[in-house]
Amino acid sequence: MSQHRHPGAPGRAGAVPALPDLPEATVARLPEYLRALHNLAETGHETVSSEGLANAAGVNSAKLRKDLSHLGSYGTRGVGYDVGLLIDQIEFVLGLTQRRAVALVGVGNLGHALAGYDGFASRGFRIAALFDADPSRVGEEISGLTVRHVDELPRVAAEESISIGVIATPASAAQAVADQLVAVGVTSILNFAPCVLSVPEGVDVRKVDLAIELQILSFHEHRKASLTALPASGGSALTALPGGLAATDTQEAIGT
Amino acid sequence: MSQHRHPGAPGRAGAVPALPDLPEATVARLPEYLRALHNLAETGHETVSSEGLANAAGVNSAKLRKDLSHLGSYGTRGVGYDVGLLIDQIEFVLGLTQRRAVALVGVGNLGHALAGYDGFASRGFRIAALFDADPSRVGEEISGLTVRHVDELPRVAAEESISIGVIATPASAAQAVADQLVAVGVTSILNFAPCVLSVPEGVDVRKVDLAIELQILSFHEHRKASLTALPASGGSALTALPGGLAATDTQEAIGT
DNA sequence: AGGCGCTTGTGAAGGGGTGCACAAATCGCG
DNA sequence: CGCGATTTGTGCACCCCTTCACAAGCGCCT
Ligand SMILES: NC(=O)c1ccc[n+]([C@@H]2O[C@H](COP(=O)([O-])OP(=O)(O)OC[C@H]3O[C@@H](n4cnc5c(N)ncnc54)[C@H](O)[C@@H]3O)[C@@H](O)[C@H]2O)c1
Ligand SMILES: NC(=O)c1ccc[n+]([C@@H]2O[C@H](COP(=O)([O-])OP(=O)(O)OC[C@H]3O[C@@H](n4cnc5c(N)ncnc54)[C@H](O)[C@@H]3O)[C@@H](O)[C@H]2O)c1
Repeated sequence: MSQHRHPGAPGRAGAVPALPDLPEATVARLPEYLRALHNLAETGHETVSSEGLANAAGVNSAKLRKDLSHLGSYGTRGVGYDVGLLIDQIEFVLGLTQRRAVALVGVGNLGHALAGYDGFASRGFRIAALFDADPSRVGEEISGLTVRHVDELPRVAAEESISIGVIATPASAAQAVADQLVAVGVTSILNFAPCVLSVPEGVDVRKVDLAIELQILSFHEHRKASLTALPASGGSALTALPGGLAATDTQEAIGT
Repeated sequence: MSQHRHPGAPGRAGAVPALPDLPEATVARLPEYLRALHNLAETGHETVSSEGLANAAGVNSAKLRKDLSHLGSYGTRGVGYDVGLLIDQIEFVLGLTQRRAVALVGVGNLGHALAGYDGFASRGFRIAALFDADPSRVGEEISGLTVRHVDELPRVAAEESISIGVIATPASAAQAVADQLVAVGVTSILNFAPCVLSVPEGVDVRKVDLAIELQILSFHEHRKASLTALPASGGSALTALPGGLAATDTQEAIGT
């Protein structure tokens, strides 16, 4: 309302950046808002209503307002949110005002795709180094970066200030790689290997497991199929689908 | 939870599967349990306690027991769970007793990695077809599959019974591809493009956005840094770091 | 056979997230 | 200058999920 705290001057003057530890669910949605906001900015929008932004981000508008209110947001009643200001706010809260350096370990099948992904740079990150353990891969150049041996990680980590480590090695090597990353001071890890990593407290790990996503979809697919197959027996609580309108879509019958 | 269904193996004809609609959080963890169980089975374990399995899956043991109880699980008090039986149960609930056919649309940078990923096959899926819109890509052979033009989707979908569609195209094309998938009867979509998809009710969409994961990590990184920077005592619990390199993060001071 | 230790399954309490509904605030306009 | 239209920010009720704690059940050992 009255006190405008600009992201450009987070540091000084007694006033703490006031990082209120946001609800985790909110944090997970902020990047989505940010992406939608960038789209809006590119298409010339100066302000946006919570309804409009919520729509663009695929969420409920009340949820969006509550999320933004958590970070002491600055909307104008009767008008909406200033797109540019909101972008700055969210980028500041997410710690994106500095371009974070990412180290990618494991330049195989998936690692190659990641290394060449331009979505990194455009969303606030910079791939600072590529590592692999396979000597035949060391020295290869990908998107202007040279693959180094993983043993060089300590030295490189000292040069570049690695903020986040990405693991794209086989699961059998993931824990060892995570240990190495932690050893050089990395406190945030994104893990693509399908395994559980054990890390000391203070280190954040997020996991991306493609097969898990597919299996979750498989469950719903299975459930949908069994619903259409059921002749409305017992009538327990399974008919709890929204609206009661029973899926006007085409359903593939799964052979049984 | 008085209705004890028979451990009736998935294959059993007759008994109606009567899928209990599990809590969504439980569904999301079942694949993790399944992976851990497969690991245990491979290492010769016949039974496992909730504590052991929870440990292997990286969750709380009470949570795991409640999850398993939801699917009318069959453990033996004083002993634990039969690994093989539990695998069958979970695979059945997840709808993995049939190998689901996956269609991958967009065989670019990321699509190539996905097409060559053997984690699909080993976790219950089969890539049935690859599609792209780029004529120069059509015809290319990847891992034994030939890339077809996306216009052939209807025909191929009729032949193979596509269960899940994976979108790995640029964001600008994702909505159109989703529409095409829905049009041919696909009701489950995994989307790698950074955008919100709009689909009719009854269609499930899951999204994997790498940048979002990194930005969430960035937030926590930012928060950790601001905590260590604060003179307010409190004694941070971050001292678990080995290298003593206590996140000497440069405080950003970038003006817009 | 009986007791004992171990493990499951679950009731209950507590916390967090979601969405509704509305008061407060702001702008444009007559 | 005030009024109505519009939109934000939030109190509140509800629901889901997590976690603790413990009784019930099971096998083994004596
Ligand atoms: N390819 C995909 O589409 C995909 C999708 C989801 C998950 N994954 C997972 O991502 C990981 C990588 O998959 P991939 O297909 O790229 O496998 P890959 O075998 O092609 O690549 C793995 C790379 O890691 C390197 N490596 C092995 N041990 C290492 C170590 N100790 N230190 C550094 N590098 C090491 C190997 O030399 C290799 O280059 C796997 O865990 C896989 O399950 C892959
Ligand atoms: N490369 C990565 O590591 C990575 C990581 C995360 C997310 N993503 C996202 O995944 C998507 C693909 O990334 P990429 O790096 O593979 O891009 P890419 O440009 O290399 O590949 C995109 C492919 O999609 C094809 N395509 C375009 N329009 C199509 C249409 N209408 N129908 C069918 N095919 C079409 C193109 O011909 C191309 O082959 C992008 O949305 C990207 O943001 C990529």
